[in-house]
Amino acid sequence: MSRISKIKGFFDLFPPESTVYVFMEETARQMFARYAYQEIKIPILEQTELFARSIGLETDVVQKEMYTFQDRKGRSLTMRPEATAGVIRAYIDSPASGSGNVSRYFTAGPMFRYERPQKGRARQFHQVNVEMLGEDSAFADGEVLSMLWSYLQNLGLHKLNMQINSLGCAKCRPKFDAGLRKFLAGLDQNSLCTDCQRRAMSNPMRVLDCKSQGCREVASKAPLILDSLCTECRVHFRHVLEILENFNIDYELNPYLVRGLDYYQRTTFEVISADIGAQSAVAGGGRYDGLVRDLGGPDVPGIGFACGMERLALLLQNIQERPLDFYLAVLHQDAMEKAMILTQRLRGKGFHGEMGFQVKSIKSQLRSANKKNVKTCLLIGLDELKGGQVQVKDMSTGVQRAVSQEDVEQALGLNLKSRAENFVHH
RNA sequence: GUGAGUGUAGCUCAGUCGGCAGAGCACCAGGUUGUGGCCCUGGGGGUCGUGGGUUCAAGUCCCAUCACUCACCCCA
Repeated sequence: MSRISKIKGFFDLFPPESTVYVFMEETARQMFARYAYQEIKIPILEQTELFARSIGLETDVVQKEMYTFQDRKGRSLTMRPEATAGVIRAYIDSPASGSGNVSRYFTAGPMFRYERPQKGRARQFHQVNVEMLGEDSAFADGEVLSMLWSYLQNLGLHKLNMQINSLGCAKCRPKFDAGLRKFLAGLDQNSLCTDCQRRAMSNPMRVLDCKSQGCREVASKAPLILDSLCTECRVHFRHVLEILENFNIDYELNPYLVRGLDYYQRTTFEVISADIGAQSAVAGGGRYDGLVRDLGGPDVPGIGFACGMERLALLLQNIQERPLDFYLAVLHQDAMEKAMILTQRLRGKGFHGEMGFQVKSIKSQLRSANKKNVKTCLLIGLDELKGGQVQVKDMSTGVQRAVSQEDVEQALGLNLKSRAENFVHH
């Protein structure tokens, strides 16, 4: 039979890669819980209009990168290209949005964008996403940014660069846009790339972010949004930077940082790695104070970020599962039943391990136990079956001794550190 | 959407002028009775991406096609 291939830009994850993803998610859960963020699960499929209205009709994401299709009743649906819009939609639907309290959420899962795959970019990719709703003070920005930074530090990533900018608000941003349009219109249009000749009218701030040489020179002479902030935005931004300094977060002010989603205003930021190729942003986010209102909810401010798991994974190549506590080698068919009972008992006590289902030579079984990097190998054959014992072999020292079957837990415990519990049960 | 590059064993890759399909790693089995790692010996494994063409002969040359990779763009 012919095989069915996976579709372009979609990937299966097996160990050790999948282990890295579990590590990233578990670290996020532990970290974010300390900041009182609660995990939520939301749909992958939403009405197309949700993304069109929040991300912006003029953005590349909406114009050419969405998986959009009609369902059986002709409604236009879209596989989420990012998480924030869906979280806000869910928040508006929930009682929390009417409470007047601060809400802190995180969510993790797959996103979908129809792009050409390359290093650090896939059509299905995974994000860990954080949103704080209901607070517009700089302390909120400070909390979100320091939590992001702490998370990345906890993953063991210390060579990252945080870039930050302010895009102004509904009050000061339009004035700046108008001024920038004027500046760009006054230029020799040939000094801009063809894309930017168009952007100069449709979305002038994007010109500042363009990577082509000519546009960079233009951008270096263009007016800066940071010089046009209104008093409130200026005070807010200054306060955010102050908090980052107090927390020793080594940020870099980047007045050309413009993000690709229209809902951002005031604080925006990106975390960059120099070690993962052209797609260098491992995390990005910002404040979106008008978004909840624009999606039909109350006028509640918000700020959040997304971490790209595929890109973080490029930096986390040395994460491995904890080795098994034991491997039980069965040396005679008659010992198989006893071995199964023993294995089940050990698992019930919290030990991680497996037994061999085939009776093979000791050499072969020890070889495979060795390859699995287990701490302890248990052996049971005819002699042990008759004597009610099991051989316990420490694989690092090679020391082996016979132990009564009742005492195996204790014998294992001598060689093991206790397993960390992942959850607390009440 | 645009451009460049690469497709040979499970993985990483050699393969000369067109002349028998290869190596390392991995896997499996042995190296004295029931003892792993190091070492030694042996073994299993291939639609040379696919389809055409040129040729006595194609992994190698030509055309097409598919897949993958990187980059542009955009973004996490």
